[in-house]
Amino acid sequence: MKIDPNSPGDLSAQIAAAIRDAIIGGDLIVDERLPSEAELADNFNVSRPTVREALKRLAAQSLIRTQRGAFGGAFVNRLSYQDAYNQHITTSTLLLGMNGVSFDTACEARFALERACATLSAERRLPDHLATMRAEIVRQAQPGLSDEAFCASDVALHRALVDGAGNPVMSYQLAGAVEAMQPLMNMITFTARDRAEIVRLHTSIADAAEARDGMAVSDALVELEAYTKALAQSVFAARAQNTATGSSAS
Amino acid sequence: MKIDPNSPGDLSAQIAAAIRDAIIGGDLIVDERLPSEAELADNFNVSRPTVREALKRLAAQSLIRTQRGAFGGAFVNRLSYQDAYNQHITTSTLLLGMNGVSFDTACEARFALERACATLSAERRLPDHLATMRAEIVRQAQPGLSDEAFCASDVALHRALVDGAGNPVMSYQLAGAVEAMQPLMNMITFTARDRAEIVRLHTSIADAAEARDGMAVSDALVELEAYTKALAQSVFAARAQNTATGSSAS
DNA sequence: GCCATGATCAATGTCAGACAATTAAATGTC
DNA sequence: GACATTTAATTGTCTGACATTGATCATGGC
Repeated sequence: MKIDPNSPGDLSAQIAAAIRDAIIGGDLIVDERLPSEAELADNFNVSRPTVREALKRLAAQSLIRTQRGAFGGAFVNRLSYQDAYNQHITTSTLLLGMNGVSFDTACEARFALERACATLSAERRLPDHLATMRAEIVRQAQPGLSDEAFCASDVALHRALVDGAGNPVMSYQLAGAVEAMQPLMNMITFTARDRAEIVRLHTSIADAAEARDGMAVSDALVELEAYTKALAQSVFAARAQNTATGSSAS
Repeated sequence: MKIDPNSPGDLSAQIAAAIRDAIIGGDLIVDERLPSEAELADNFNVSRPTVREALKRLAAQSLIRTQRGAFGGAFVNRLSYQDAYNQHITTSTLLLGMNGVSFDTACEARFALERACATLSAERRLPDHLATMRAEIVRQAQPGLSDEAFCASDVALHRALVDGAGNPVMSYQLAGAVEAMQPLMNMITFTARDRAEIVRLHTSIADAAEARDGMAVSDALVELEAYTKALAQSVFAARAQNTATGSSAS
């Protein structure tokens, strides 16, 4: 792990890769302390700032944490679910936002994956999950709610559904699909009629979850997917119309 | 975006967060050039090494790329699917490897999500995807194959199935579930009999995909999930037995 | 004897200035 | 006009220093 030739990329990138491989490969175990920056600099034959840049790269991926003071240093980090969530959501949001992914593609993936949780969630959901869904539905029915708040509540409801499956790995994976949709959903302005329909479908989902009827949850999700896609299409069509009109007028 | 109080964490972390928010919030668009390190240092009233640490954090998340030379600098990166894949896989692998996630939990999540692709993949898979599956099945039937190679081939087959859905967002999301299982699968030593059974189930999947029968793909995945879980359980039980015997003998 | 207080020290966090390496553009030359 | 050279801007790296933090340990008072 101490090797470090001078051929390809930046030194700090090479060092970061070497340490990352050691962590992933199990050579460095959780909570183990890395050598001090000075020692690493010596081992790799580079300066301390270079080592520091490498460590910051790893810290950015939550692979290590650093602690100041005597007997401080860099420690291999136990990746918490929360850290993993956040990274996954950040990456997914960027991927959807910057790569010209069509709304339909993202939507299809999101609902397909969410339906994968439907059966399990209907089976295992706790009273808490159901209560959260009901509460969010009530919130969504409030008249004065902003579009952003409506979308945030939408995400919270679906998260409760996913968490209901009682499988944290699945919750983690779904976070990227469900939460990363929020910016795309925010682009849609919801009329009162749209909201009523969405609330109706959400209620179907909650009812089905309460009845522990996985198929009904799945069916409601299919309906919601279709409605969401149709809604987005009409909004985008209207927007394109406006843009065209605006440009022709100028 | 230029604000930077001295209250909470490290300066480099704050600066990285500020720039990251600017990117995610759309204030910095793809391929836009950030100010030079010297300018950033000046704007944030910090030294250049501190700015560099912040930039390296962002580079580690593929949010920016840097280019040397005149008119080089840091540019907002368009997150490629490949970069997103890799990050997702790294994070997922660590999450599964370091958090005491039970094999059953990971397995359940993985197959539940994969079944979400089954219908779409059966519908849309191209000849290429089918050919890849068939080729991997042939490889898996070779007698001399190492366990690692067998698992890698297993992953390749499932990736082909997932990619067959023709939805890159879904492929990205599934990458974390499917590929991150590989280290866990590697912990299982496959007997010749196990391999034959797995190959049989893989063949069922490929046959169903060829017939464009989504339900059959899904059913085969259910069977494969059950078999994988049983296999893991027996392997872990045998290992526990050995450990107990070994410790009592010492 | 025990606890509180301060000293110590090792480590990270930050700074300043310098030089090397690289690369695109501007300039010069044929 | 095409090609070689210079130039300037920028990142990559190094050196050395100081500030800050926080656990440990010695000191002193009770």
